[in-house]
Amino acid sequence: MDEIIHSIISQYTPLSAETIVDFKKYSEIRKVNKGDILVKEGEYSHELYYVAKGGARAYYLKDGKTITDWFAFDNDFISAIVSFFLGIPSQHYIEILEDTTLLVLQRQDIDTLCNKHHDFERLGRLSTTKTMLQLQQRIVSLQFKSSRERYESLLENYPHIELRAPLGDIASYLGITQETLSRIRNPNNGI
Amino acid sequence: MDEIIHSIISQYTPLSAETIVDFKKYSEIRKVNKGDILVKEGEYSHELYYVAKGGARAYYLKDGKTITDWFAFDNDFISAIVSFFLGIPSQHYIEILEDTTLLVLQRQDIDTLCNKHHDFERLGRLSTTKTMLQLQQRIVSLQFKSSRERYESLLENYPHIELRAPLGDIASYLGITQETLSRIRNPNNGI
DNA sequence: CGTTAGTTTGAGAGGACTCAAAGTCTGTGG
DNA sequence: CCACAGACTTTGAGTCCTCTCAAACTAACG
Repeated sequence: MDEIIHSIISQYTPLSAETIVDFKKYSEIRKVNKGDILVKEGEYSHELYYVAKGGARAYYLKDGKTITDWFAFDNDFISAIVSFFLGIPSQHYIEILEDTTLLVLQRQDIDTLCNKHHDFERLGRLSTTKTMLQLQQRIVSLQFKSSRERYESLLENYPHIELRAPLGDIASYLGITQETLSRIRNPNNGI
Repeated sequence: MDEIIHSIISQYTPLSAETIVDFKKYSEIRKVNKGDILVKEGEYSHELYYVAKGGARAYYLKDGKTITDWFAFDNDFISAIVSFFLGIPSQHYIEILEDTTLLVLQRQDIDTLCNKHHDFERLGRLSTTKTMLQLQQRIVSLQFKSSRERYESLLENYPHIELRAPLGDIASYLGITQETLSRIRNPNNGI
């Protein structure tokens, strides 16, 4: 657990020894397996997950198809974002893509930690800011880049994602069908 | 200024009297006019704008075309987000859409306020969270909704935006050309 | 009122979609 | 260690939405 918490701190902001003690107190380490579903549509999800090692995705259903909304691999956060922050039932599922070690925090414990420790509140602000900037980049990508450009910038952000997530999941993340992604990937169609 | 600051507080979280005094000290009220450009591509922008009354947009250039990335009307924040948070030159322009009253904060003053006042840091966390959720919704919109659906959900989020921003700006925000938006808007094509 | 910015309309091209089917990989049980 | 079932990926053909390029129309502003 120490190692995981330090990997979080080192990405964002230092925490006092006292805050770290409290942080640990409210943290749970959870090992999960490929294929596990952590959150289902319609559930209330009050948990925030930090993927220490492994991978996960958030997706939702639209017209019977699954649309991937977020990938988290080693050292990324993931949650059913809307349910978590607004306290409403989740539209998202969260699925584990490979055997994974998570650090799990409950929403109300995060609130407690934020109230109690100014430096933890800062950690919250900075991690939220980082996510906000990532989303911003995705919007730029979806707004006016071609499918091929989107796939290429995805590969820059998530090297070797093609080995860690199924093609269909990646395609829906990019806002295209899996057939189109397959054709993009296949160099013969590049001519 | 009091009124504006209270409109911010009431959206997010209460602040102590002491924090409010400090908040005011670092805040600037700025009146700007339709057509003004606050930030240009290539500049470093350390300013965060709160549109108290009026409207603004952020856009960038791609292949010689302007692509709108963000609208802010009454009681919204706007900034050259990447430059502001990462301290790098801006890809964005910020343009004023109608005569507008802004509250302006400098990045380093925000840092000072966040360091000094735990409750201000919370305000930062919560406002960032709100923006993050808005971006999330836009991604869902861009990912797999048709142009018409996207336009309809834009109208829900920004009622009467068609009266406050030019069609071309709205079209690029939606990730479509202005011709396409014009056709969507025109009921004759709905048949 | 003329000039310019903004919007609409038209025609044709192209990228991505849908539906369908074949091919490939992977993991489990015999 | 092989065979088979189910999951995943590729390929094909036809369609449709949105794009591009072009031009006409309308509104706003000095």
